[in-house]
Amino acid sequence: MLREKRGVSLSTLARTAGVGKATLSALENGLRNPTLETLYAITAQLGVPLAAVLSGPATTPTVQGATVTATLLESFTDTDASYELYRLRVRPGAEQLSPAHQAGVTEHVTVFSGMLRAGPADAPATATAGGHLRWTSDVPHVYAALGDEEVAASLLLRYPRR
Amino acid sequence: MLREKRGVSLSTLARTAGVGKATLSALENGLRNPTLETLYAITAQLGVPLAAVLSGPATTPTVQGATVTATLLESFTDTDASYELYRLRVRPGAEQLSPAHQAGVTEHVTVFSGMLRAGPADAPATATAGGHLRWTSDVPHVYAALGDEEVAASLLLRYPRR
DNA sequence: CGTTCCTGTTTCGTAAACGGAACGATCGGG
DNA sequence: CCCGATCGTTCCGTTTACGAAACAGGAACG
Repeated sequence: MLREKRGVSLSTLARTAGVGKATLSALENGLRNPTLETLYAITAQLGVPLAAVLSGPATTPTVQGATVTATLLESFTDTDASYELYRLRVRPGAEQLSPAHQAGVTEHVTVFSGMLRAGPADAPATATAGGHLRWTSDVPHVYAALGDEEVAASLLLRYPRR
Repeated sequence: MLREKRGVSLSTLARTAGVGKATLSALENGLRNPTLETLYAITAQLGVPLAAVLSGPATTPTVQGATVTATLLESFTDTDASYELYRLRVRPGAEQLSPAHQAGVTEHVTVFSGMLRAGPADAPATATAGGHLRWTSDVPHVYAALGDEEVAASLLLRYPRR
């Protein structure tokens, strides 16, 4: 974790960033849905751009303790599109349904471990380690972990220039 | 505004993004401090990267109705640093004190209109239209609008590679 | 062993972000 | 003209993110 790599304690960061220790603790364990204000207070104190710590598709509890989380690793822009690269983590048994997004956005998923079923809600596909899935996100789509192993994957979102 | 340029109504966007109209209305008028979850729901529906709509240093009411707001225009990375460019708006009489950030972060402010007093809390400098201010943000620093005119400025944050 | 200081988690009351519904304003069509 | 549809804002009860403080677990020291 970023804070630990900096060698700063939770208590210290909470104090210098001006947020409660309860807040910081809860955020690090993914059991809260932070406000932009607290997020900025923390990133500013760490000397890191806001985008560096954004968790993407909000952690959505579906079944008891079964969640899907996405963490933004990097975002960049080239001449005709911008991209966001997430690390995806799907707990065993977890299943998440995302509503349709604006047309033109493409999702690319590469599975590192576990078995992932994902894609358009009416025609999801399955991939295991090394596999790749791609779809356009203008229809509702799902993510689900098959089997009892946690799924690790990368998720690349491509937003065309407009 | 982005939503209007798309020609989509508040009511429609609220429905398709799955958030309340009250929420969307309040956000557009800057009177709420959104949750990451709602922010993602909206940007995803608009087909836009999260970073594209981030408001930066949270709108901080100091005196009655006197606020400082910053809106992220663009963020990018080169070989040895990443940058975030904000549009800064300081209402007449507003004054904001920001705590010290991590060492290495530099703030550049260019004033377009009005008179801005900003910089390290113990030695702020003053700039009018066309003026430029620069300081390192590892000490507490202030922003204040002098005179009775609203200050418009750009704020460039430079985060060195680590 | 106690004592002290630190870690990170948990409890709890308060403040505020949330969605649903009610509202007045504006626009077209018959 | 009035009526229906849709716009964005406001009101309100519920949910939840927030900070202060209490808490349990380790490590260092006497």
